Amino acid sequence: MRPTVYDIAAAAGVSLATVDRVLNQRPGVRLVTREKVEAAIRDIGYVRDVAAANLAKGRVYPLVFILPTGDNSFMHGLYAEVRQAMTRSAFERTEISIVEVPAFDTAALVAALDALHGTDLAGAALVAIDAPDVRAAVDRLVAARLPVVTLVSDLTGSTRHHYAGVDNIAAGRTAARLLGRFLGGRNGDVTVLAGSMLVRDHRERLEGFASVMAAEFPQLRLLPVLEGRDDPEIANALVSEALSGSNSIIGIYSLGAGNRGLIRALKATGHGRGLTVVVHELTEHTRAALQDGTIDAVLNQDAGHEVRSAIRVMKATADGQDVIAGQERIRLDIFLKDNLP
Amino acid sequence: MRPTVYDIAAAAGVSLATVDRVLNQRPGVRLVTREKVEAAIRDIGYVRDVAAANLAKGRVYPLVFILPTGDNSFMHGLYAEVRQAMTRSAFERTEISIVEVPAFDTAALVAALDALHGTDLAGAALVAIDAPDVRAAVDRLVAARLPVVTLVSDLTGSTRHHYAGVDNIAAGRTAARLLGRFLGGRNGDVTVLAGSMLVRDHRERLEGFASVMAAEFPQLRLLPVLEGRDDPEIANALVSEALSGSNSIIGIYSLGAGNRGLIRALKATGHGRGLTVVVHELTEHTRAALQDGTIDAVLNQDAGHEVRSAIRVMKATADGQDVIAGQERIRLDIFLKDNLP
DNA sequence: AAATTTTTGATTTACGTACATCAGAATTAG
DNA sequence: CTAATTCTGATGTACGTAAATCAAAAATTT
Repeated sequence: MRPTVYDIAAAAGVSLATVDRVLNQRPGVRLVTREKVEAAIRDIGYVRDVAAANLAKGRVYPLVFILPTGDNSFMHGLYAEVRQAMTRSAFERTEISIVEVPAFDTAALVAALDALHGTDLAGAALVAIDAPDVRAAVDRLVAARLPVVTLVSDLTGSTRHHYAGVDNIAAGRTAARLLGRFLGGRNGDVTVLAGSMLVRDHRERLEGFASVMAAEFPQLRLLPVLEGRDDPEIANALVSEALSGSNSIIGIYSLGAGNRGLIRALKATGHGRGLTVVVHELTEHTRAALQDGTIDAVLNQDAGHEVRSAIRVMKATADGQDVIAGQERIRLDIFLKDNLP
Repeated sequence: MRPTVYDIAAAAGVSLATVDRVLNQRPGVRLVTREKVEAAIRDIGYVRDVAAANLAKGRVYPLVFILPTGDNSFMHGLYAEVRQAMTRSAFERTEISIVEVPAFDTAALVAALDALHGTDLAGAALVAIDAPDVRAAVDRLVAARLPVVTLVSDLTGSTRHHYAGVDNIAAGRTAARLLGRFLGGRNGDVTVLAGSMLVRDHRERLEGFASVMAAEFPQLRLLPVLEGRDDPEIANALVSEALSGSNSIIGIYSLGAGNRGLIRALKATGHGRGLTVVVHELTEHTRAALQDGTIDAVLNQDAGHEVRSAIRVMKATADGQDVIAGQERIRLDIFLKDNLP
């Protein structure tokens, strides 16, 4: 049988009330007594029954997700996963709410973060924009003892407790190697389609991509980055223009969202040119394009894992517990047409 | 506030005892009364508080993992992950034990499975050998109402409740495409190193690999499979012999374990030949070889995820609950030197 | 040594569910 | 219509922890 608080009391030769005071860090215990109890806890190997404790406390975890609006499939997927998590609230003792802010809007994000002060939250998750104001707002929340998790896009240099997303530099490097190896030594140009250089994840992907390209595939020339603002229409226009303007493009790396537009452009203009294409985010559109050979590889982060991980981390942080590190590492999925889920 | 059993009783106009009889499927309730209670449960949206229920029941989950012995890093990793899970037993109300059986030994596995009858288990997980006897033994356990999960290697056609492992046909297909594309149109021979054609996962990987090779890379010729029994020494000998006997080998796919031996052979014999190599299972050896360029890609299944998933599924099955499907899908990890964890 | 403060003990209630018991009500069989 | 049977209600205890109260003991101050 697992030891209980009663066993601690017996082992330490004190009363239950004293054990409780030590366990829950309540005042009114002499140092020597506290140490006696702590020794007993270690000796008998007591671990608090979290389920019973939560039951007694009537604990619930009010959590908030701050998400950008946006007409791309990845964000739709992210919303869907958060809503999925809401349906599990009853089981998980969570109370999840979503706050929407306009995409790429630093001021709105800061305002949303500041509005959280004073509410009785157990944690906040946000898709960060990499700006000093946002960093300051996050730091204020952390200072106010609120567990904060960044989602998808990180905010390094801030005091956020955790980042639930992939290593984007590694993602960019991986894309470069896939593209470089798939092109098998051919000479030519490679073009990169990004969303916005404002968000850290896109900047990091580009950085990783460019560095491996330069170091290992010198026969490939990197063209200036196209910024499509994660918008299918803009992406379509930019890629169409680039492809009709040059015959030397042999590879494309799309590191943001809005791939619907890219795919449309590829089918219209890129047909039969033997382009090798690597994109991010598995959606119904990229999946179809992978299957029909329009694109060659999809790098993906599993939004469901990210959301569930963020929730686990916020709850654990709120309780001062630690998490299974390996379980919370968000992996970069690489999909070829053969291993689609 | 969440509705409780008291709320059901009030809403249905019956006593707590009757609600309890309905909820726990105890006898002694008229059909009309039962339906009244069930309607009330639906109406007020009651969901049982599993934590409280488990507390009241004093529920623990005795689980057993049946694992093959074997001197390869993957199995070592699997053992380590199960032992890791044991350290979390106190939190997760599990009581995990490990049963070791000799690798590739059908009779021993069947004996181990049969020995589980009569014990009070909440679930069993096994690395299956694909044989009729094993299938029958698993079916007997399932018939005896024991949740059974296959781990790493599946047992299709059996009544096992769940498979915690990757899609090995897809893994083989993916390996073929990586190898084929990385070889960039070159002509030559490709050799396959397997563990044993007795285990289903190896057979399936080969099947997937061969089919994509034949369909999409006709310029590559598949040599007869080398069976290394997942043993580093045997693998080393086989690969060394193959490489010294032929100059036309340009690609190698190692779909089993024992890659230490393969890597040794590559460094000794394959040096400077420009071989492209894809292997399975990320271990310290394959990681180092990936980093120094001896091999080009590693396909991996995360043993930690598999073990944790198996535990979640066994617990849920024991309670008659359902699981989050997306969370239990074990993904095929593809590692290049750029995205190593 | 008395008065005061701090520390500790004993006890109770609560969380939401499970499970057992026994008495009383309703239903069915004879 | 009575007896036997089947349902239902009322009640209490338990699980392991949290949290509160009040009394008693110990330590500290005056």
